[in-house]
Amino acid sequence: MSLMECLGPIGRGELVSVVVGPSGVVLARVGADGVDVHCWIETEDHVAVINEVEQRLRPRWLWWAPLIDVRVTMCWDLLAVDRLLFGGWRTEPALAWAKLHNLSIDSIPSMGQLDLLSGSTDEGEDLDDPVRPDGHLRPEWIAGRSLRSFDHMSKWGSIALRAYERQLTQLRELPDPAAAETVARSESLAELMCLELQQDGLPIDVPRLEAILASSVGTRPATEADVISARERRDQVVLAHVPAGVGRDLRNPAQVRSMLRSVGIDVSDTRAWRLEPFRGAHPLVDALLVWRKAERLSTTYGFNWLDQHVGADGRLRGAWSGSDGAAGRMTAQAGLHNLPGELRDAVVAEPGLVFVHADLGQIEPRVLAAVSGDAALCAAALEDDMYSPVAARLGVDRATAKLAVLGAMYGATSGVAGEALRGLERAYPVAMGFLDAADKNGRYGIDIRTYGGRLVHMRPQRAASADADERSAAAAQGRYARNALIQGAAAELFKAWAVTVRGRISALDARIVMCLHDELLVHAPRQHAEEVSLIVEGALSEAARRWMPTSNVRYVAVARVIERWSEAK
DNA sequence: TTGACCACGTA
DNA sequence: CGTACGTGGTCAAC
Repeated sequence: MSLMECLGPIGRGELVSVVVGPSGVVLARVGADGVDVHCWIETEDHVAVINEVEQRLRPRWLWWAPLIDVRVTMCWDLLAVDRLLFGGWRTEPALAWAKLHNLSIDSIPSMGQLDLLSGSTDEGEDLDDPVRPDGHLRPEWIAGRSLRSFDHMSKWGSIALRAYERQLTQLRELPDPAAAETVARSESLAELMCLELQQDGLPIDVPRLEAILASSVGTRPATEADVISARERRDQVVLAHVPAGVGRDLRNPAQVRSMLRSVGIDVSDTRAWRLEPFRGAHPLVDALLVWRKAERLSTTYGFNWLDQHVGADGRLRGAWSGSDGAAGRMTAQAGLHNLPGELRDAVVAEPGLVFVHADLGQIEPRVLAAVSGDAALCAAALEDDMYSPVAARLGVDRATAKLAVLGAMYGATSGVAGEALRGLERAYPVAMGFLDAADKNGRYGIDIRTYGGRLVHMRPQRAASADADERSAAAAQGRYARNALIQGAAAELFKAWAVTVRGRISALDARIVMCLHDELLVHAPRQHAEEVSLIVEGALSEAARRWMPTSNVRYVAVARVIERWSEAK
């Protein structure tokens, strides 16, 4: 029987659980009669099998974590959805399964434990069942050691189907089930996109990068001795301004502080923004600040970093995570997300290709309008620049209006915002009430969920206290909660946008090579630049409609065709 | 070796 | 008294 015959008639988007074992692939789905259908394919090239099924049936692929090298348009990532449902970042199949079945986390078995207890447990136990009598998944199944036969692979495929059903049930119990399911799907695809970002890397003009580094930290050192002498030379420029008798270690903040004190500058810490006003006071300050910049470049983004993370093919690669941290933003390692602006000049499209760049304009206030459902703020969000109508409404200038809105979202208590903040309360009571409710939850240590259902854990707080430290800790948790709902919802919308773009540009041989919170960089063949631009802009309203069908908030992204990242903005 | 803190880059 | 993240430095505690 052929694979397609075995799978039978399935609708586009129907769930197909995929298990890859040493001798082939098993695909499993729930049949019309509710009984699982399993298809066994003996192959050494599971990627080819999956791609063929993708071509012909376009299912929603179900897996615990994305498979490498497959190009699919829909998936359900059990671990990504686990992070959505239960919050946090660290997870694994055993944990996800336990949480879905209300099993105690502490009773999760480990491989070691298995050996220890083997004498007493194999009696009456069916090791061919991936689920233990106590309900937990067997560790050796999770590790893949039990996938040697098609029969076992089928059982494992069915386990994923059961986990999916549980997750769906729990998502549908959330306040906004439709939003949660939509977000679960885009978060799943985002995990796959992360794998692709990691594999593809960011195109770098290596000679240009080396030139930028050299202009700041000197030419590439040939030996370890060169490294040391160059370092000492850089240090000496600063130390020339330091009187004898005080500490001379520029990398030790305490000693730097005493150096500054020795020339009559007393500061509580030595951060750049604090030293900035003293630039004119003594030449040491300027020398130190220049040194800091070069030191940062040479330590974090120096030649070592280049050699370690930029491949022979001129691609900068780092690990990506689809929903790290509190609110579910994407993160990336190898400095991809905090590349200094000056180095972005070396991020250059390859010959025959260009970058299509776009970012989400004023995404946070727009998302606030959407998730709070404040009609007046939603109306303001119809404008290209939503701070203008807000300013008019409050009777203040645009800059003040912007500060007030941002201050409300981030929980700022000081600064210009005072009077304007009270204006906001009157003009946009629903949005402000939404933020205030989040703030209260944070203060009391009550866990919250983003619009799309992501659980954000709060640190438990003690009851109202007069202690200054505890009160400020509670206030910090309030700000954290406020921000998490906005940042988290914005991250959901961003990912929905990104994966929509991903799906629609692949036919044009274009790839997303950078995601930066509200910013998208697509590497595209030059002849498709215009079409990709239209897709990038069009995908935003499409994604926003899917994310929140009832909202009339306008989201803004203008795509620009550029050669290097530094041309953005 | 590990974790705290500082410092600083990005959004 | 705005939030988040990753990175690399020093230091103190192990």
